[in-house]
Amino acid sequence: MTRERKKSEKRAAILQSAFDEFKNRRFDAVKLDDVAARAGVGKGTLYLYFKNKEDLFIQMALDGVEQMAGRMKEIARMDLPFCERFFLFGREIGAFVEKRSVMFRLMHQISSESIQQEFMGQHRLLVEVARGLLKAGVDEGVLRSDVTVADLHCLLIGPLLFRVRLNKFNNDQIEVNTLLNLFWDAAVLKPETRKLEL
Amino acid sequence: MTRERKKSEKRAAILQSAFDEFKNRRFDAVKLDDVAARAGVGKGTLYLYFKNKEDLFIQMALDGVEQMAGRMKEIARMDLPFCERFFLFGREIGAFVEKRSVMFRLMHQISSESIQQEFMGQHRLLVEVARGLLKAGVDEGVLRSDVTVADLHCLLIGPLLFRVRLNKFNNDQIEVNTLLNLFWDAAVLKPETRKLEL
Amino acid sequence: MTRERKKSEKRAAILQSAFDEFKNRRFDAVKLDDVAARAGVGKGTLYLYFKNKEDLFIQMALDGVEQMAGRMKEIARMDLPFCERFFLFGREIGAFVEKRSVMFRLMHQISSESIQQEFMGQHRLLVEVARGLLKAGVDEGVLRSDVTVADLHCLLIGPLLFRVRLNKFNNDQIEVNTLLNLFWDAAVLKPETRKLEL
Amino acid sequence: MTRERKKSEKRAAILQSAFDEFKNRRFDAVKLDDVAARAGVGKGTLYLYFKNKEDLFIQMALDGVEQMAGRMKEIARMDLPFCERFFLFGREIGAFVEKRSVMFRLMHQISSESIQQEFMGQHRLLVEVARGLLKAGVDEGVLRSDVTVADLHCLLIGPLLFRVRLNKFNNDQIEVNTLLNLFWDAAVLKPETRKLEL
DNA sequence: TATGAATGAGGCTTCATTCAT
DNA sequence: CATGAATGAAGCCTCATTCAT
Repeated sequence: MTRERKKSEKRAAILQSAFDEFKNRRFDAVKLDDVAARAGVGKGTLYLYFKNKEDLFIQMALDGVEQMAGRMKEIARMDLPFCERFFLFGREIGAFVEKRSVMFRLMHQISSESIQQEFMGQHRLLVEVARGLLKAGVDEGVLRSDVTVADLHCLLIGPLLFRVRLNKFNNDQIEVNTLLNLFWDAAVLKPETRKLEL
Repeated sequence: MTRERKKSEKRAAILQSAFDEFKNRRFDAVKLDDVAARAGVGKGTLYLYFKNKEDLFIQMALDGVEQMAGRMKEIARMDLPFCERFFLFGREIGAFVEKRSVMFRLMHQISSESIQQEFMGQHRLLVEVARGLLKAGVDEGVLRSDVTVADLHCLLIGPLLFRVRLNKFNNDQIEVNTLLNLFWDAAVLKPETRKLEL
Repeated sequence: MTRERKKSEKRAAILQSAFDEFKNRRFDAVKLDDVAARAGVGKGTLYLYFKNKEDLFIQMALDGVEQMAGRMKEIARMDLPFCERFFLFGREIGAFVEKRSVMFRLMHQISSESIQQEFMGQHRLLVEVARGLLKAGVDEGVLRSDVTVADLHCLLIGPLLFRVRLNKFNNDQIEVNTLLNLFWDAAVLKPETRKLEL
Repeated sequence: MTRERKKSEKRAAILQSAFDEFKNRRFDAVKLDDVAARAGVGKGTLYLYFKNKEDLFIQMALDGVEQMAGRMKEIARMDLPFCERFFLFGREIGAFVEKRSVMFRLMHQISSESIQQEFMGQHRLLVEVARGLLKAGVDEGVLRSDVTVADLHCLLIGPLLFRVRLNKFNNDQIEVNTLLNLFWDAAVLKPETRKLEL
């Protein structure tokens, strides 16, 4: 137990430190020496948990995606009016994207073909879940159906992603809720449904 | 003149080949050997036109941004109803973003602080121009004013950027025009103004 | 006693597995991980029996040399006509060399000076014994004395060693007995003494 | 010309320095840093001429083998009595083996399967040439035919190889000529043919 | 101006060795 | 005694950069 526990904790520590190092740096600007030092382990230890630098990078980038997808699925299945499910969902994903925007940047930066595939699989998972919710909105007659679900999805997630960048680099202070409301205005059939001041 | 001309052409060739190499690769995965070979010049020649790898990278990423900004400013200044200026503008920027999405990814990948600044300057330029147009829309009473211009901007550009990724990695076929229309629905005060079937 | 026994067996198991690993590999291509795994012990256990990798290597290479030397001395001392002693001896050494050709290859691959010495000591032991026999042959007037014992020794052992390589890499099928007979023809004074069909 | 010349010379310099480094050391005990330093070139330069450490090692080990084989073939074809061709040949090969005994040790130390093959090809070349000469001796009725050519070959080369080791590690002073004469006594049909005091 | 052979700093990775359990 | 997780020294190799031609 202690054994398993420690092992799992060490892995998490490495992932965290990798996250901190990769967050604002290029892949090649991150030194595994630093990752190890920050995690408080020896350099060689990294290789007990990860095949190599790229593997560590990927594991880090995908860390938490599945839990996230799970939580999002739960929300989508909740017994609530669509409007509420949507805003719950939106805030959840907005927060996730803020914390793990790395993942979205990194899709473009993978060399190995096979890993590329794994990566895209995870990404598609998230896309699927989000589109599932939107599809429900359409089916329930809340969201418009003159555009595709893909269009709506793009309109929803795009701003949430871009927001992170603007807030970071442009010192803007764009709120998730504002974006969700704007999306709602564009996507919903009967505007009066809208509400949700926060 | 021929001298100037040749020089300029060679620079352009290098930038193009750099673009092709960087497009789908990590910074460190691109070898200057390959860039030079693809451009049909010797490796040393790169250093006659660019200070170093990062410089080449930046020049490439920013290549065309100023022209783009210029063109966009012109559109914004045109003597046309806001609606038309908007859609012209939107399609222009949609195309630009499609071709040069690199630039947007790369903001995060610069080591040198000073270059970071230069980069952000250019980015801000584009942001400014776009927000200028949107501000005009608000001032002219076409766009809603209950959210900030920054919010509207994020809602406009975010999907255009995300679209590129989805079309590429998810094999979606999201249209710029659809996104513009959706934006319009969310942002405009009197929906009946909207039109533009294309 | 059981204690002693077990210990000795484990040591033997390690030596055997080391032998199998080193047999066809470079020193640096052998991983102690593999040696331990093959021997069915933990990696740390190796260090209970051997000082370090090089020590294990040496012990393995020299393993059995002394017994061999002993057996050879016995043969040399037997109360038999020289001819018979020689062929017994030759076949014995031919078999030994076939099994432990490693040892002979390895002389060249030792870093530590002190270990080098130990190694050479063992080698010299074998040389001595062989030359002892040949000296007896000369003294008894069976072998020629117009060349040195060292020359004869070289003529005897060289082919036995080279044979192993040819059989292995060249797929030859050279017999120890043939080589012994050839040596005999070259080395003996009165050819009619020679016989030994097998 | 100067270009080609320089390149070829540099390669030779590297091979020589590699030879000196590998001569008395284990593969893993040789540092490419040292090879480069000894050759008076930069570390990276090694990689302009050789794929990697093992490649350098092989090229070095095989360096000169083909010339040697060529020279030996010439001797074998000379218009001389077999006896003279034999001793010429023997002395040539004795000297070669003395200088390049590395090659023979190294057969056992190659990891890559493909390189192993190349290596064995070269070795077989030498074996072939030597056996060609011995075959001629048999055909001309000078050498005995009651043993195979492979046996004779093993009897000839084995001692020449072993001699190098004994002289080096045992401080013996075994002469090539003595060994050749001994071989001759064993292999020739009419002993009176033998002569060659030197 | 253009080249590409040469360089060497620097980082990933391996694996012998240690030591807490 | 036995283990194997952890370590970090050490070296191969890459590739941006330089510079003689």
